[in-house]
Amino acid sequence: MPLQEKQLDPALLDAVDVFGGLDPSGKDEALAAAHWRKLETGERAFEQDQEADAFYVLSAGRLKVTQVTPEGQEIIIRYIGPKEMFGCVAVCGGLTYPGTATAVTDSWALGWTRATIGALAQTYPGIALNAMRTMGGRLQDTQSRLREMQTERVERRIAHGIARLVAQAGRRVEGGILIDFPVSRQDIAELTGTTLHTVSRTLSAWQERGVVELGRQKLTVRDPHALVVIAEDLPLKE
Amino acid sequence: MPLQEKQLDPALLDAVDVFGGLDPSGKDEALAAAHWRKLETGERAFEQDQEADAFYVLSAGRLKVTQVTPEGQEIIIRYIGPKEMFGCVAVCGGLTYPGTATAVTDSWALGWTRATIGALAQTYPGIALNAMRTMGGRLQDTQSRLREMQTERVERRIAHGIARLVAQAGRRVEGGILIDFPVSRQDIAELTGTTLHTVSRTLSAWQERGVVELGRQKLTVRDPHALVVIAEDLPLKE
DNA sequence: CGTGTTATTGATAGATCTCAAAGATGGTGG
DNA sequence: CCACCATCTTTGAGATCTATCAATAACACG
Repeated sequence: MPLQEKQLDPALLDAVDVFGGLDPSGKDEALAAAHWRKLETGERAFEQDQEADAFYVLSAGRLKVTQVTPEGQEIIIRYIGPKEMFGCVAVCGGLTYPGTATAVTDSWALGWTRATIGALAQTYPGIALNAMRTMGGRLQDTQSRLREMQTERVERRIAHGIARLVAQAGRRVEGGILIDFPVSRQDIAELTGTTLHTVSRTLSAWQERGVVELGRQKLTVRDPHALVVIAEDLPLKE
Repeated sequence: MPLQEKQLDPALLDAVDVFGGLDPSGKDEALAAAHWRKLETGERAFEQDQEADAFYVLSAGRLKVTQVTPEGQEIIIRYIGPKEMFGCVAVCGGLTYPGTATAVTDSWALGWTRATIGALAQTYPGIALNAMRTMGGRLQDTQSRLREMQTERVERRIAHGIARLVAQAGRRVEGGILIDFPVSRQDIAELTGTTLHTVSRTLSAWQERGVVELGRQKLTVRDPHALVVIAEDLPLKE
């Protein structure tokens, strides 16, 4: 059972931002206080409006954090990759989760109850500072997306969205960069504020031009430079 | 000179979230380390991409935090009111300010250099926790706006934007609630992701229906309930 | 009273959504 | 191994919202 092995691995928290700068004994203490959660593809770590009782760090796999509107429309707030924290609300005063976290591939996460992580943060103030740093980064990221939504046309937004996916989860393959988890056209639409129809049309046009290669829930960027040109709306060279 | 009087006021930081839970001596220490800045209407506390060297709490007045795109379009990230912190980047690892803070009415702010506030946060860990709480709230707020931008039509977004202004800076006046600082149609457009033309048309239609009363850089909500109905897209009663 | 800013309003064009239908794709069970 | 089914994707046509272009009007300030 991989659970046992993982629990014994002392280096598990090493590259995790939230625990950065923590001395080894602190890391051991944190690990000892954590519990493991396995999340099968499609399974949810927590749901929107549910009581925020735990804070997590993803160990392996990938999740998406989504919000649904009262009308039932869904949007993707962000994707979470290995070593990233999620469910931060449990740490910073919120009572309920503002979104739903769903595994998009089989995943493993380390979890701490609200009380546990609170106590840890009390003992090791660095944790709070690190968490704040991460939240600052996310706030800026969200503000950038807001700015894009307000000022850019759909095609540019899609380009920006995919560029972000590439940066976060791109894997070099022969002849391009593959997004390393299943993404549907619908997902991209929910990420960029459009419809799957428009995404499909746009991507097809790009494929025509050799910018990307498409598959079912699969996307390979063949020409990253062209993507940047679209995202930044640079003039084609005359 | 009001500066002197203000500096002596021991209750200045009392209702300020960032310093919540701090013992009186800590507050004195914080106050002693702060410097005052007066900001005339239109003056900027800091500018986008400038080195993030200070952290502020607004004492009186109101600011707007904006971002400009490479193309020169401006959007309003948020308005800051009394007792709110701004320039938080200086505290959480960022090197440059992601936006510009401009006074929309004559304002007074308390400032701390990056080093000073860092030292304070070291001594009083509660400060970091409070700052994190506030940032969590702002992150959620920004995510809500992102969701609105992605899922709602212009009229609803304007309604939501104005509802937010009312909540943040509404002042009861006879026959309605007045936004307590000058807002132009352009401002509302930059806040809701549309053009001043569309804002003007929409507000004029609302005025026709008695929902709002308009003036030059002035807006009074006559019928807050109707505004909610528009914002939530509730059906009109049949 | 001029002047610059802010706001209103009309006409038009274009991007994008909506509606609709058919075409792939991959997994599952017989 | 093949047929079937659910899901995902593509593509077309039309409707609609909203930006854009353009001009005028109202207002505040010196």
